[in-house]
Amino acid sequence: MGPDPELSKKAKVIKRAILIAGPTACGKSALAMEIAKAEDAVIINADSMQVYSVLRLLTARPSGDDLARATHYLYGTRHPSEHYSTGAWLSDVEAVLAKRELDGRRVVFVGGTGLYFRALLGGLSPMPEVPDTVRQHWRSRLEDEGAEQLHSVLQEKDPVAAATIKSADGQRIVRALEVIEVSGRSIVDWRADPGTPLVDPASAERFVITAERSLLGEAINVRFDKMLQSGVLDEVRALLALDLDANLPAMKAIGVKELSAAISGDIPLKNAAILAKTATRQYAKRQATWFKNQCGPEWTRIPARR
RNA sequence: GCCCAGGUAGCUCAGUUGGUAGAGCAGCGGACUGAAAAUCCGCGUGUCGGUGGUUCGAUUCCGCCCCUGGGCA
Repeated sequence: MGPDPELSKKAKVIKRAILIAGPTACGKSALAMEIAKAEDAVIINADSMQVYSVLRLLTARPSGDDLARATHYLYGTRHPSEHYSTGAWLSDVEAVLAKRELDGRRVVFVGGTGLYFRALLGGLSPMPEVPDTVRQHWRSRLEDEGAEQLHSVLQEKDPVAAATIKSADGQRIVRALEVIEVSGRSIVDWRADPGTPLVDPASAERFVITAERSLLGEAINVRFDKMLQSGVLDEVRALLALDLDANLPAMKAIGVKELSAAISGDIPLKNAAILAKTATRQYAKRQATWFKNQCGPEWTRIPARR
């Protein structure tokens, strides 16, 4: 689950890391490849969905060619049946950074998950381990009783946290409930402790790729059509064959729901494609909002090429 | 050519017993500490097809015209 707090304290902090963030389909990976070649750097994935195996095409993971041309880490390394998380990713990063083969080489982090970059730079406070049983308990209660009801439960157990979370935000309510149950301490208090950065903020070079929305939308459409031509449907069939819980993160990858509906014949493929493209555009908007407002002036904005 | 049903937001539609209109979706903006491709919040002026008439007042009633479906010829 979460990273071992003891381990984190001993972790080495990487100097002169290069961070590349940006919305989906903006050309991040290509830029990372260029830099990796020029600097003989290694690339580490900072995208929450590209970590999963099976979904290579759907998550636009680097191709086999790209993987061969530069050293990549944390792409496709987790099975979709796993309940991955930001904390787990941070532990994985820590393990990668400890590898001897990285000595003396610069590290490039690329991805679209803003929270992962925040965590890298020390924005993820240490938190208690939450056993699966506890997690499942609250999640199923969320499904059965709804967010409003659980919010009033949280109101009783942890009024401070309840005040900071909207009563409809089931996911955050459940998280706060887990933490207070397991530790007897409010998640708000846990957050008061700063996290440990894995990347030295002072020497890190940070880049955000920006792109006009209309152009990004066009790139998204084109890319999705290419995915279809390359056989994403088979990929989604393979995922469905695993018969996983629909609540697993990998099952929430954009396109899984839409293409599944097409595969089962509920909607025409044409419509599924439109829905998936729309969902991707909405996702790109959320990413853009994060990068625009959560990334301060330490981040250099670079307009997308093409 | 005749008959019927429609023409209202980008789309699908609701509605106004006459006082110039509102939902869903899309779109736009925002939040974000172990599910983050997640989760959540906020934002609705549009010649109510056109034109004449009735009326203090028409998107609403009436006439004519245009357009789209369907039916009959």
